[in-house]
Amino acid sequence: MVADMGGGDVGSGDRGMGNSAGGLSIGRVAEATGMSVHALRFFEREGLFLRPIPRTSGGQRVYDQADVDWLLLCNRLRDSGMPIATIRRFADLVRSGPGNETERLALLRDHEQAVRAKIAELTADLAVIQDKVRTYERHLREGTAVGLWAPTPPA
Amino acid sequence: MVADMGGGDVGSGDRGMGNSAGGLSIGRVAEATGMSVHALRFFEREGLFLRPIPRTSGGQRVYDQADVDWLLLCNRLRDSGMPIATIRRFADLVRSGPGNETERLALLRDHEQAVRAKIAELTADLAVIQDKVRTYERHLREGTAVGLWAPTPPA
DNA sequence: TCTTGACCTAGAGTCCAGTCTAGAAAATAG
DNA sequence: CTATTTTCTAGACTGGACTCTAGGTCAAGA
Repeated sequence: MVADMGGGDVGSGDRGMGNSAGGLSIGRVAEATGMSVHALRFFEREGLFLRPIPRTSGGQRVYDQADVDWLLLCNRLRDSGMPIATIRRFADLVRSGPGNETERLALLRDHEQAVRAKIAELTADLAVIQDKVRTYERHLREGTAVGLWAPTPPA
Repeated sequence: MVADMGGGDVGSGDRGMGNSAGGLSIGRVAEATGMSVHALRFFEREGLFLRPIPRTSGGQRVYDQADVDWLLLCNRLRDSGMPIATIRRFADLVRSGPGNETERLALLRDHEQAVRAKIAELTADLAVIQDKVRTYERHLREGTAVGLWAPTPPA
């Protein structure tokens, strides 16, 4: 967990990024989110951030904690099967400010249903797999071959 | 555009596939499994069947119910996240006959654990998403903006 | 200062799991 | 028999989500 940013011993101006104002380099954000720096730049190209990520005078990206929080939410959405295109639509809605909360809610509710459905499907798949596992266990215990796939299964 | 077919019409035994011996055309198997005929040919190229699929004298594939059953299991494995390469390893084990049941069991157990882990992850993701949904619902009910992503989130 | 190591861009490449195409032959319905 | 539908092959193509490359620039420690 690399997330503390508490008592700030401020240097001076904002040169560099190991500072107190919440400025995080791309590498630190990668660590904090588990994403690769490549993936972070890809995310930006795809318009998935809620704001244009600011740069240092030298052109390097400076993130803050809100960016990290957003990325952590994005990871939840992505890991649970939301396509990048949909995350982008959500980001677009958030970016365009208040007034479209109903749309954002609808999008999230749709995804919630999709996740519930996926869990249900996996649970059904799991039952089938467990059944196979139990069949093999019984076979190995008892030396029978009933219910196993044979090279040339009995008609 | 029917070209003449010369004299190559050698008499052969099994015409057609709507017969009694359980012979199924690729189209019927596609229907029965929910896969496309393209996917079925792809599956075969990838060596995922338990046997070489036999052909009619005219070169068309003839499946049987055991093939369909195997495909239905494959679909469970695939849908639950098993990569094609792993399904192929499993098929290879089954094809090479008795004696490797321990390996097959290990493969299935590993996948069982993977599916359990995925369900756990999705359940955690779902909690986060539900939380967001509830936040938006409250916002829309009460007209507050607490906890919502703003275009420029408060530092 | 010098030297690493982190970072920059644009764009090409990778992997997975199919999907689609073209042109031809086979099966089936009328 | 004819027309329509299905199937055949090899191989090119797709889409999603990154990942990596090349050729630099920037930042920080000894």
